[in-house]
Amino acid sequence: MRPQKVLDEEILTGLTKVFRAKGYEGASLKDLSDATGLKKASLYHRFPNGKQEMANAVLSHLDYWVTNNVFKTLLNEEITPQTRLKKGLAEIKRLYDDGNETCIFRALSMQAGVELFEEQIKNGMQEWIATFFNLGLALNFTKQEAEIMALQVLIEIQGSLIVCKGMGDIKIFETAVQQIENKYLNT
Amino acid sequence: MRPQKVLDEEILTGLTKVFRAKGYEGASLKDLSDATGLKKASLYHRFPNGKQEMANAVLSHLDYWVTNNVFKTLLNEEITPQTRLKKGLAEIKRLYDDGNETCIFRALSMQAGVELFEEQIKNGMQEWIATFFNLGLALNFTKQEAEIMALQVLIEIQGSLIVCKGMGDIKIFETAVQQIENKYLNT
DNA sequence: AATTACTTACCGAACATTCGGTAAAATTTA
DNA sequence: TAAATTTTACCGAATGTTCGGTAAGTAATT
Repeated sequence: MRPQKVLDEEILTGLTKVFRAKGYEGASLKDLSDATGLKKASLYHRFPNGKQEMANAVLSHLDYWVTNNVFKTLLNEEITPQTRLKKGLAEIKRLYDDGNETCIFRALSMQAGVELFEEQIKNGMQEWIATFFNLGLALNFTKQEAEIMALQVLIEIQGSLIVCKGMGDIKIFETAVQQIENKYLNT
Repeated sequence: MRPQKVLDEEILTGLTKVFRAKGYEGASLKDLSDATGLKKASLYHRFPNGKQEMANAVLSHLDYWVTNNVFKTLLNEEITPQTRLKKGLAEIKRLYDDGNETCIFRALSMQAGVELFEEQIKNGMQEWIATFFNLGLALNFTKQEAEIMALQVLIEIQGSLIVCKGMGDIKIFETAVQQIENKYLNT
């Protein structure tokens, strides 16, 4: 049998899983090869600039996913802000597999990774903040309130994911997401 | 001259700096050697079980520091809970160098590290929660309130440190600590 | 006090393994 | 056949770890 072309989507999925779990330095080409089903040299065919290009592809891939799922939902003006929030938070749960998956920002922001991806991480975080700021306004909070709340959302997601992993209890993430909903809906 | 003994404190300080910044896999023996002033072989003289023993020493060292500074302050019954809180938060700022240093839990809880240090990380986090739970009770919150607040403290510290690093703005950490104080003091 | 034995603290060099990366060949599509 | 894709085989460098050995201190013996 001739080796069939491995689909881009499968490759991205595999790379993403490894980088999220192990970070930049921790992710070896062997890991990436095993996760994608491609040999090292084949990965270099797809990503001539090596590991860094793979990590960049993962960042872009996730940014694309978040933009077209999380943000798109949260900013969809065809439905009420309340519904947007609930559906958007559901997408966030999907993104982090209910607390089982780490955030790529966290994984790639250790020294050795942080210099390489500084800009993407910063931009990515700003997108999160901008989106929730927008939603806050739509829910009739003041600019100042919405600003503080948006930053707080990012902090609580990141924090709960870490505590989640450290304590081995995904309920912590679930609760954090629920509290975000409550805060925005005043319940 | 007989080679002068490098002080344990210096070694721990160096090891801690590297593991906090780079994580377990990211910290190479070269890094650890440079940071401590001991050659690789000498590090193995002090830590016969190698890198893992070094990381464990760092965890113990930080746990000791936190116990004798952060927790001791927060639980010091000779002063009012309000004062305890303020002084304890000041110690926390010291621990994280006002947001410039990462948390060792975060650094060591990537895959490859997480299996090795699972227990210490979990126990460490539980100590944090127990301490702030105690403080919450001392400030007349109900058991349920104090429980939620304690977990929230851990989440906000961890989360703000990550967002801090990602956004390149230590003010985020400072604000988070201030909000913790406000929450406990109802201001 | 002098000799001997042992321990501590460190280091250079080598170990096997794994690292990220490359060239060339094999395989398959078109 | 020409182009694209994957593989085998390989490389130098870096990894964590171990070995052999040195210099200096301590303890025990005489």
